[in-house]
Amino acid sequence: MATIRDVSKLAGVSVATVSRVINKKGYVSKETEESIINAMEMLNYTPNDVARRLAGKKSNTIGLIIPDILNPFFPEVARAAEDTANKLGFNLILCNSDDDREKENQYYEMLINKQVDGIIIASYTATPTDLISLMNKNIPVIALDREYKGFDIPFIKTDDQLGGELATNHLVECGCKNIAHITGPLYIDSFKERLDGFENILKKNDLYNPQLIRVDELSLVGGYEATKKLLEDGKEIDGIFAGNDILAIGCYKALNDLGYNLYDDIKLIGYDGLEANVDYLEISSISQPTYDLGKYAVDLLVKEIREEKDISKEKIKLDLKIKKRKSTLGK
Amino acid sequence: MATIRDVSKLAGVSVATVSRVINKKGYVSKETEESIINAMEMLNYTPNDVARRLAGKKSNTIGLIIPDILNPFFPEVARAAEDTANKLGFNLILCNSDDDREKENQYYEMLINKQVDGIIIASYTATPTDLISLMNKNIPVIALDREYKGFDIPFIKTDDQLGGELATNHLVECGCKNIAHITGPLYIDSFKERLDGFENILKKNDLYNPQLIRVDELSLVGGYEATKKLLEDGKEIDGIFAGNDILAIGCYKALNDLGYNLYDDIKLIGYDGLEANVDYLEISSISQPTYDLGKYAVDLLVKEIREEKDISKEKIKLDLKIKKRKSTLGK
DNA sequence: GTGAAAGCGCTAACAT
DNA sequence: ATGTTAGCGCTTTCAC
Repeated sequence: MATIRDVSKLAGVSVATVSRVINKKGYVSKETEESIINAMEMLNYTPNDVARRLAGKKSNTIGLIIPDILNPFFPEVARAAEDTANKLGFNLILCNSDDDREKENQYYEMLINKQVDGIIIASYTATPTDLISLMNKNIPVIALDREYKGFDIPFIKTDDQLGGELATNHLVECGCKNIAHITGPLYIDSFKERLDGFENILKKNDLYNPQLIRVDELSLVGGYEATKKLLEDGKEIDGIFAGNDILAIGCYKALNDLGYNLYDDIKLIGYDGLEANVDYLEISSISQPTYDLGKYAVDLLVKEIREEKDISKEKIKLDLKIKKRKSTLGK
Repeated sequence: MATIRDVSKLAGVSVATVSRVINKKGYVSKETEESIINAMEMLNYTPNDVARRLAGKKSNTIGLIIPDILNPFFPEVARAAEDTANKLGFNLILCNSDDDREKENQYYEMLINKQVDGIIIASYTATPTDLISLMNKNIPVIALDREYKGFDIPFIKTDDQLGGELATNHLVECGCKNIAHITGPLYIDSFKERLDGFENILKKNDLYNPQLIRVDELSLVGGYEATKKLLEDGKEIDGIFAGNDILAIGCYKALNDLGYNLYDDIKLIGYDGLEANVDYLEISSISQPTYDLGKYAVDLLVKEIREEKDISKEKIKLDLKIKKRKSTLGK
């Protein structure tokens, strides 16, 4: 691999001058610039990131921590983040923490050690202090899909409470009277907030019945079991709001197995809007701008890194859309 | 952040000695070692990877290139790879190439530039030469889920032709006489080989009918459309082998929509064994050891990096399992 | 056993 | 406008 020294020799200048053209910084005459660029091309030279970083420059790398790569929501976010990072000349290191705070902390260390310029964190388990101690080390941080209330941690997410309200309201408008909610662990803020929205609307409509709320494991099986239990208890139910699409699909399957007339006997709405997974089953859903979430997170972080903008006070909530399909509208 | 110099001062030794204990290399007395370790702990010292790498050591980082993070097969592989890498003290940089050779080449450059110690490549589009030129740069490479026939490129995959045979054979055994195959782009070797297996078995049983083979886009929609077209053509079909589970699910949906009696009129078997996505629909499938694929790829690569083993001739095919479910066994 | 010092490839004062 | 040089934090010869 060619070094900056090789280039400087070939171009007959000093390394400093070469460095100047690499970084487009400081004065250098048109001619020398050209001959340097020429030399770089001849040698097929690319500056060594490691050396660069050691010499105090940015590494043009950001880290993205996600809690669960098996949840299709996150690959979608990751893909968007990667696309965007690449477009901006950044590399992305993707870390899957398995929703394990220990592992997450290891990742912080390794990312710092790898000298990333900033970190995007989607975590259910991180505490505000975790992030703040990162920020104190002068490494820009942005929280994704989660808000740390009461702390000055920039975040980007959607309005989950509003989403819960939208979903529930739609079921009410479809004429449902006994509406159940199947959701994931409530330590995950998004689920808690969707639940809040659910309760708000039902109370407002005098339809609230806490018996019809079930928390289960965040998986197809969880959704399946929760639905089965609800219905086997003999509860009268004509609508279900599932806290996310994975749960909704489990739910769909349970309804099927129990002999319910899909799309009619019991209306169903999910949450996430992961097209591929829900569209083909025609399950209504609250659709999050998943791609945008990843995209804007990177955009913002890069702005902070490049010091084009102070994002420390940025608190962004993106819009939600409701996708009405057969599972609530009927066949 | 504490540096090696801080540690050496606190311990009252030279940086060289500290370096020796960091790398467990060269002689250093028990006592000084202890006092150094002590100092490191007091200062909460971790060696700086960037500096280390620049000074000529390994970076303890490997790159994983995958073609499509939205295909659930790859997140599963990625997760395994990451787990394993972490256990071995390595970091994983995950790159999603979107099945785009251009992007892939960019990733090679960036990974080299980031000084990764090795690369795992799952690509449909890479040419043997691409990988060989990487290997010539002295960076260990291992191909995942693809074999570069006629080249000495180590790989780890499953036996797709055998898988195709297993699947088809099962349908034959279930009494199917008119068996269709719905598959993805044949430039993807795995699909080509599964098709080969399919044809082998049918020819052997005198059931081969090339009319019943459909290639479509690798997506739910692709599977859906392919199935619809096959059946709307009025073809008599009593069994379908879908080249992967995503196609199988699209297929399932189409059968449903067209009013076929699932699990009975037409038997269906998929491929991949992505539990979550196929299990709940009770679709039979050829199950690949997805996790192991990622795990062993990293294991092997790390062995090569640590020079514990020469893997250049490693060509590994992992075992497949058939999962028989209601979609072929009947209700 | 331990230390001094050169060097990995690059950046950024400071000179010129 | 360009060159000289001192680091960045670490590893590694080569002395002692």
